[in-house]
Amino acid sequence: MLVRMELRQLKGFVAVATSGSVTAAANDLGLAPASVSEQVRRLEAGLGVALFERTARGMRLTEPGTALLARAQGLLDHADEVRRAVTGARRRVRIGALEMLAAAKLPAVIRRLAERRPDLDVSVESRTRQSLLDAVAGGRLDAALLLDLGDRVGGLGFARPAGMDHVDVGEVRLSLVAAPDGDREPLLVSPSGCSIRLAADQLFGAEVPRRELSSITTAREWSRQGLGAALLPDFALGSDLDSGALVELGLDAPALALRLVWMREREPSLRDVLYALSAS
Amino acid sequence: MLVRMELRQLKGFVAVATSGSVTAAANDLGLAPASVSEQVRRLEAGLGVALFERTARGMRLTEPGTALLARAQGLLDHADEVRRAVTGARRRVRIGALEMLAAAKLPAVIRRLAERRPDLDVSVESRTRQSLLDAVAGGRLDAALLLDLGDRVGGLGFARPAGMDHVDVGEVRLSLVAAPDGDREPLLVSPSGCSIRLAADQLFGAEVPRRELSSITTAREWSRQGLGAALLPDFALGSDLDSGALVELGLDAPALALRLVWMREREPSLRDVLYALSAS
DNA sequence: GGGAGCATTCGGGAAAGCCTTATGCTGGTT
DNA sequence: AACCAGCATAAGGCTTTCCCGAATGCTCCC
Repeated sequence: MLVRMELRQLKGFVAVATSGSVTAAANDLGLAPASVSEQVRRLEAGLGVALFERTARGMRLTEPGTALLARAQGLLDHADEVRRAVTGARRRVRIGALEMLAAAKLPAVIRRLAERRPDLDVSVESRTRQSLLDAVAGGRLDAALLLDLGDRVGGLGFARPAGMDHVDVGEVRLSLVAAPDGDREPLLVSPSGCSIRLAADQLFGAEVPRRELSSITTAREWSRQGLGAALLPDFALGSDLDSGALVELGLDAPALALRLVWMREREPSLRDVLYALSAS
Repeated sequence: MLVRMELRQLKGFVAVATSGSVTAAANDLGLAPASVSEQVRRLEAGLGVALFERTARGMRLTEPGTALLARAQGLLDHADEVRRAVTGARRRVRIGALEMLAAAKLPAVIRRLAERRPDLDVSVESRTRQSLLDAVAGGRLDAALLLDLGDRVGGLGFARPAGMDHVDVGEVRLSLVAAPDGDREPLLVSPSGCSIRLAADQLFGAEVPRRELSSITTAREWSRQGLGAALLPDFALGSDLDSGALVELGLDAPALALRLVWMREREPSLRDVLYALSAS
């Protein structure tokens, strides 16, 4: 066989292709950029095909490169499945979650997964949404838990890589609240980019006067002190409604979806694992 | 990732596991035995598992080794499929056939394959049955064309490796013939091991007096000269019946199946290719 | 025009892959 | 009982691959 294509080289290729840069890929892999560059070069030589166009600003996939990317992760997953079958190693699923959700929502999801698939080791990390999406696209995470809206990933209004599948594993209710005798304006919002802020932007448009605060928690605190209204997720409300510290302003906001997303081309058995989380 | 498992090592492992010996595997791979031995050792170190028990007479698979063998060829096939998709290389299907069939029956089979799957390159070699079965089991051939009987591979009475699938792509009629005015005994048979001989053994048992000749062609020649009866396949009869050189002795022998066999665990797309040959 | 950010080249050291030859094992032969 | 055939593997040596840090060259942007 003239053709040489080794799994190690494919790992390097996938890292470069998904991160778009040799430097970033090298960081992910814990290698020097020169090493990754050479891996890619050897892979291209082995296949007899140019996988990237080199630009001064990074690497752009060629048409054969795109074809390889669509298949390489699946092959690596297959190899890993073989490895696990032979060594008896437990499968490790790496799940990331929005920092906002890690404390309040993630434990229940992980517990359900542990109950249904006790054969898995689950590892968890929390990050920002963009970092999560990048990590999922780059294969550094198997799936990510975030907040979203509608039938497609990104319905809440954020950009996401193509090729993602999702399943909704729960809901997060939103309430527009204010202190009982406090102001109903302005709308106290978290920084742009925050999921709740995206929801507020979709619900109220740009007309409503607003004040941007550093976090959801801060918005809640300000609203308790009567400085305005806040759109808060159920997990951030605590007992403020029961205690009367905050009252609901009667908005029938749509619930946000607690959504697990992953790359469609990953091995089918990953899909099974993740769907195990969906049916309640 | 601590674990190292490279495709090259898997190739070596498969070769050793299927041939049962490092030496034979090295021949197949075109490497020195020491190199293959080292490949296997490194693979075992990488997986952290013993794949073989070393005996003085060869290598015997351990339980994890068996698990790997069942999956490794599928992974290599997957890798090859990815390679083809990326390089645009045409798929090459290696088919072997019994020497007896190569001239008479193989061309029609190959022509049909070329018509139905013009995207394939087909390579052909002819060998003895045992050599064919070994090559198929060892992955050196994708499939083999041979003569058989009944619903299972080996129904004609030969030993075959486990895990083979098959599809019948045609029939070979058998006729018991003799010269019009020649002897009807003894039964002129080809050497043991020949498919026609196996069929004769099944049909007539051990009682019938027989004379063993060096080939089917010789048996036909002897029977034309009146020295006995012969069980001949349609493709070996030529025009002897039409010309009256031989007459049929009125035996309703079952037709042999022209049977394509391959290893079940090979990639599904191979199965599709081969099944393309079955429907007439 | 200078600098930031990028990929690549270069030189060298460590590891892997491969070879041939040598060694040790076991089971069958004479 | 000694020997030999066949096997896997160790030893030694060469070549290639892999990886590193440092240097180089490129382009875009300020």
